[in-house]
Amino acid sequence: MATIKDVAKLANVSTATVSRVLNSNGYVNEKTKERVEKAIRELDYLPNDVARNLFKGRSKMIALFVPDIMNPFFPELARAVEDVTRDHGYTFILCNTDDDIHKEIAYLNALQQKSVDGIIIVSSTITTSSIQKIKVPVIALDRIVSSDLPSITVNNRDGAREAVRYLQAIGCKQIAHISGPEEVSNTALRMQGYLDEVKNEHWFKPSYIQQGEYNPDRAMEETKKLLTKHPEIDGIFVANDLMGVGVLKAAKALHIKVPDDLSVISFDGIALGEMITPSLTTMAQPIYDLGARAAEMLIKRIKNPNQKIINEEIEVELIVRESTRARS
Amino acid sequence: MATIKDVAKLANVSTATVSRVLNSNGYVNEKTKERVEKAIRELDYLPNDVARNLFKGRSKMIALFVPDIMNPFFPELARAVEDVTRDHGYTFILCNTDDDIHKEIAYLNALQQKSVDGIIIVSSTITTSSIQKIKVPVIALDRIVSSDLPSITVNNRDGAREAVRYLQAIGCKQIAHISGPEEVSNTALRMQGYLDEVKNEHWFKPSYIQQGEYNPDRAMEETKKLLTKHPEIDGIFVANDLMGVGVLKAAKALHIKVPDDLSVISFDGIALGEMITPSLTTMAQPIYDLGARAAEMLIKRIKNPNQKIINEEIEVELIVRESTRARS
DNA sequence: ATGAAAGCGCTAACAC
DNA sequence: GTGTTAGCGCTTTCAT
Repeated sequence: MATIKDVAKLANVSTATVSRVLNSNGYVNEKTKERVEKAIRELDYLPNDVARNLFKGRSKMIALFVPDIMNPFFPELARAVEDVTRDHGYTFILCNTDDDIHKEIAYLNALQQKSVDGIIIVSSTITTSSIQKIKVPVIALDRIVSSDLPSITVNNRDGAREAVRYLQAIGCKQIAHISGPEEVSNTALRMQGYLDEVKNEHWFKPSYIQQGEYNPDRAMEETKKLLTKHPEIDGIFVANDLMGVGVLKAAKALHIKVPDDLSVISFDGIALGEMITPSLTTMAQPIYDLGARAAEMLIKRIKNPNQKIINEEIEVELIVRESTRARS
Repeated sequence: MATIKDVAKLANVSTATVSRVLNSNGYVNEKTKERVEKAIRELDYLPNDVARNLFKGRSKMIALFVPDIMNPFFPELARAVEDVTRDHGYTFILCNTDDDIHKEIAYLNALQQKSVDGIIIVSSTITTSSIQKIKVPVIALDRIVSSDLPSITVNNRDGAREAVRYLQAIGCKQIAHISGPEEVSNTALRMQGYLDEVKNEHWFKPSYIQQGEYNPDRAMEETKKLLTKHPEIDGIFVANDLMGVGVLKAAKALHIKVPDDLSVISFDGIALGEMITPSLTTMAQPIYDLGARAAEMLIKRIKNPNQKIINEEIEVELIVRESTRARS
């Protein structure tokens, strides 16, 4: 690996001059500039970023924390963040946290030691104090960590209300909810939205809510329990698409026809939802946009850390597919 | 951020001594060691990795190139690589290349400038020469780039043969193939395996092979063409699961019942395959293991670059699900 | 057992 | 316009 010294020697200039043409700042004669560029080409010289970063105290790297990249919601988010940050010259570090606070803290330390310039976090477990210890900009994505952390989310509660109203509009009379883990802010909000719409209905019973986890299997189990106990249910609002897959499976196992006997709507809008049969009606988040916005916001904060904290909410959109149908 | 100097001052020793206790090498008195450790704790000191790396010429970072993390095959691979490398103290960089040689080269340069310690590559476009320019260890994963690059793959050809033989065993008489892009080595091998089994059958016609791309939509189109032209087809071997989704959709659109009228088997074993209806019979790759093995191999090469080049092949496994059934 | 000092490769004052 | 030099934070000879 050639160094700046080699280039300087070959071009018969000082390293300062080479540095000047490298960063195109300061005056440098056109002739000598050409000599330096020639030397750079001949030596296949690339500046050593580690040395640069040591001097500058930054690294041109950003990191994304997700619970688990294998959850199909996250790859699109990750892709968006990578695209945007790469376009701005950043290198993209991916961290799977499993929503484990110890892993998160370990990552935070490791990244700080590497002078990472900023972090985007999808987390339900991390605490504000551990974030404040490191002094790089952090953005919360998809889930709210604390109101004094800038964030990008969707209007989960309103979206949930809209989903439930949609089921009502197509004629569902008894609407249940398969909820997500309660410690996750966004699914908690989705349950709130569900309750907003149904808690005063004469038919509503607390047992119309079954709590699941972010996987189809658990959702299937809970749905089986629900539908066995409450065969009158004709509509289900599910906390997310992945769980929606389990709800569909449960209905199939119980020989309940979707959408004929039961309408199912979920939340997220992941690609999986249109691949399965029946395809899932859903309140779709603009997933890529969420990631892209978070990345843009982060980069802005890296350039100017004294921006005011904003909690940006993006709209969800109803996508009607095969799992819902108007009842007669 | 406290530096090693601050620690040294507080502990009344030189920076050399602090460094010694940090790296636990060289002699250092038990008493002074305790003083230093106390100072470290009091200052919340964490060594600056950038400075360390500048000195050592390495970075404790590894990178993974994938075409697109949104393709559901890759998140599991990425997860495995991240898990294994993190356990060894490495930071994980993810690069989406879109199988674009220019992006790949840009990444290669950027990573080299950051002194990345090693790279795992899933690529159909990259050339050996561009890899050899950078002198860090590189492992090819999932697809063979060149025989002088260490690699981890599955036995695609044998797996494909086994898939076709399985269709024959359950009584399929005319078996077609929806193939992947021809420039991708592994799907080319799968087509070879298909041909190995059927090219001498009296019923075989070259038009039983339709070439698709790595997405359900294109596979659906191709399958519609195929089944319209050749209604006698009663078995299809599909190059991968994602395309298998499209094949199932095509069959549904044409009112062809799977598995009653048509058996479908694909390749990969991604989670999606068991979520859809009918669930996909497939030749499953041990995806996580592939990634983990590649990561282990890479780390070994980082520690000792003079290992002999091996091309490791891992076995695939038939998983029978709902999309295939014995014909009567 | 510990310290002084050089140097990893680069950038930015500061001179001239 | 260009060169000299200090220094980013760390590790490692080389002395003592």
